[in-house]
Amino acid sequence: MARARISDVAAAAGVSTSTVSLVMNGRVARISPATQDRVREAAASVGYTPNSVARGLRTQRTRTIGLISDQIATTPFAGRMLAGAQDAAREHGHLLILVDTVGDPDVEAEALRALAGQQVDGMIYAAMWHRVVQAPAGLPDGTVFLDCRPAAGGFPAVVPDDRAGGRDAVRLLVEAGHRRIAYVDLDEPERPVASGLRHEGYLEVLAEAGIEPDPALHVCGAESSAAGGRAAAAQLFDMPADRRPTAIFCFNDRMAAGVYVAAHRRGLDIPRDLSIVGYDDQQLVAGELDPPLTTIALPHYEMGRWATEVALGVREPPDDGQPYLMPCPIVRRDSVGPPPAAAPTPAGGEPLTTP
Amino acid sequence: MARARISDVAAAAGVSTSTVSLVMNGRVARISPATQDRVREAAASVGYTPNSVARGLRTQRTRTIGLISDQIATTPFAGRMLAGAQDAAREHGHLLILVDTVGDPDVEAEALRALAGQQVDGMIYAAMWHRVVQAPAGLPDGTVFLDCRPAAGGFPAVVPDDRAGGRDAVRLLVEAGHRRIAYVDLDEPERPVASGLRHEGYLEVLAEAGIEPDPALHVCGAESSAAGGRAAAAQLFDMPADRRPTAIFCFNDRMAAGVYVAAHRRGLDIPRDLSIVGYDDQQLVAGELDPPLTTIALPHYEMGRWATEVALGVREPPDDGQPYLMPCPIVRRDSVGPPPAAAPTPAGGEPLTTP
DNA sequence: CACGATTGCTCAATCGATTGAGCGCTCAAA
DNA sequence: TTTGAGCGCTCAATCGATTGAGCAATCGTG
Repeated sequence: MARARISDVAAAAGVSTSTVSLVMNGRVARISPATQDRVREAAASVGYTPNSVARGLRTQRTRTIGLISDQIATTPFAGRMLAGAQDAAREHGHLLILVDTVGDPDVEAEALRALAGQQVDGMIYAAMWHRVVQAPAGLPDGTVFLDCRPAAGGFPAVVPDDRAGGRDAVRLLVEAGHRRIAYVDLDEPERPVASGLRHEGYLEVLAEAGIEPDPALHVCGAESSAAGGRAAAAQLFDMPADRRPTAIFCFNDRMAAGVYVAAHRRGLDIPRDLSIVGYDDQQLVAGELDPPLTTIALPHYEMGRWATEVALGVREPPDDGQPYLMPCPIVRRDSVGPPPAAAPTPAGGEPLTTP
Repeated sequence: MARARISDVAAAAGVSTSTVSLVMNGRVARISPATQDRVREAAASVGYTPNSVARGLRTQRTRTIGLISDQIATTPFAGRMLAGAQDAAREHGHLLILVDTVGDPDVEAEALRALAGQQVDGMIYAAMWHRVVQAPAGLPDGTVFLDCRPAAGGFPAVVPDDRAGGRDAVRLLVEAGHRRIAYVDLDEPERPVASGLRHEGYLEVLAEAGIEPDPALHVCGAESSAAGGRAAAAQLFDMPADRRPTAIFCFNDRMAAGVYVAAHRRGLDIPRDLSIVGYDDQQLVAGELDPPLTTIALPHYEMGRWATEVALGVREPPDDGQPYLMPCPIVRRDSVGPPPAAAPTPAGGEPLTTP
């Protein structure tokens, strides 16, 4: 049984296709109520669904938006981003067309042409982690950059507010009373923009609190993994007791997991002896640690929504041309406490406890 | 600058649009080489990309396939599944339209109509974990079920071969010399089909090896998490030494992570004192454990490809109407070793070591 | 009652491609 | 020279909807 066309509905209702079209699209100002009812009944009885392809050809609007990204599969955050984009698209009656370029520029160019050929109403160019990208040639005007910013500007973009997130993370620790706060980072060549921004936030809060930043407390792991975090933490724990941090802010949850391991090996209890804050709120890591990790969440779902809404024109991007900075929520769990009551000052150091 | 149409190319090449169409589609049997060249040059010079919407209307084939699923975001496997589907679609010149129904039947019905309206060439109905689903009304014939099977049959489907995976996992342990092998499962009400199948595989291999299954070695955690696994493992470790397992097969990697924790708390070394095999190959869990977990991988990428290829008609589903069982690869890491040399037989038990 | 305005609906062009039928030409065979 | 076949290309219909223009009937007004 072939799908019903508008002409089938028209025949069933005894009117022209024009009338059916007008009724189906709610342009009923000049259609009598009786006719409207007949059309609607006819449509229902033949099971009519408008053919979007034909409509798209005529109206030049397809109610689809294209999302092109380099790696859909790699990160657990990708799904949340897609979910946000998809939800927003659906709420506005649009469909999401997804293309993964596997990071290959040829595939990317091909995808761009395919999406243009599909007459998508909007385009989103997504990365799966916050970075600066070179906008490919042929990107339509108004393409929204998601979790990345175009090197040359000129496009709306949304990225996590990593700097504010870094501030929040460190503020959590300062407010708990910590003064010696380390930052566990990634080694230079690998270091992503997110890390630089989080580190800036870290420095800002230290400055606010009147704490002199100690370069020795900025340590790096070779890779973004538990192993990387463990190695970096080991450096910290090897420091003389009076210089050792009482709290550690980690670039991400995976590295924080490594810090946990290192701490346990030294017999340090979290949060009694050491407070830790992570970043990303990576469920399988942060939630499964013991004690559960306090962290800063990456707002992927919200960013996905934002990008779609801007692509559809139902939301305005910042008018200064800068990327929109999506706030990163604080996720309080159990890895932050006050610093150890007796500060570790074994060899003639001045006690850190305030009067 | 508006997009070039076929008529622009025709004008530039001095031919009719028919000729351009024939050349662009490679139906050049009756077109002179000289004309072909002129057309191709003209197309390149005006930057012509065929309008898929118009073509779709005419040919009734849109080169898109719809993927409708209940939860895109929830599992880390979803991305791999989408990646597989998307890669296969791209290789065959198709685009993937993605819809997440959020598990809502109304949204699902609406999505089905929207995709039908888009004239998708194929449809995939995906779940994010292996289960039996009720096929919604209005699903087009030939819809492929991905990671789920329709309760009533009648559609091609692909699911992981959990039974074979269970066999492989347990065989790994039997071949290492273990005879007392536990299965850490989920509690009844939560237990998914995957677990039942993996347990069947477990029993089959025990039978093959002539090992009498001990019901006491089939223990359950309340939830699919490290906490659930830890609780279940604790039961096992509380058993008298001569009945205690020397190896544990876990329903999934997360529960295996809990078994690790329980083992460490009892001072058991993995794999010296206890061998463990997981399931899922969940990178963030299996790869980060110490030692890295030997496990059975879920073939989500491959299943995504399979579903797309069947939906596009480039691959045939099994002709017996049963779901295709996708093999689950064995991922050997470091959590399996021989059983402890001196079997734990403290109180008059018979030594298990063979002559 | 005549005339214009309003109401309720239809006509036909249009979006941009594809494709079966067909046209005019050349060439070979009869 | 006529006929037929083959070649190279074009004509025009078509896919299924939307939409500006327009037509016939009715209504209100002077």
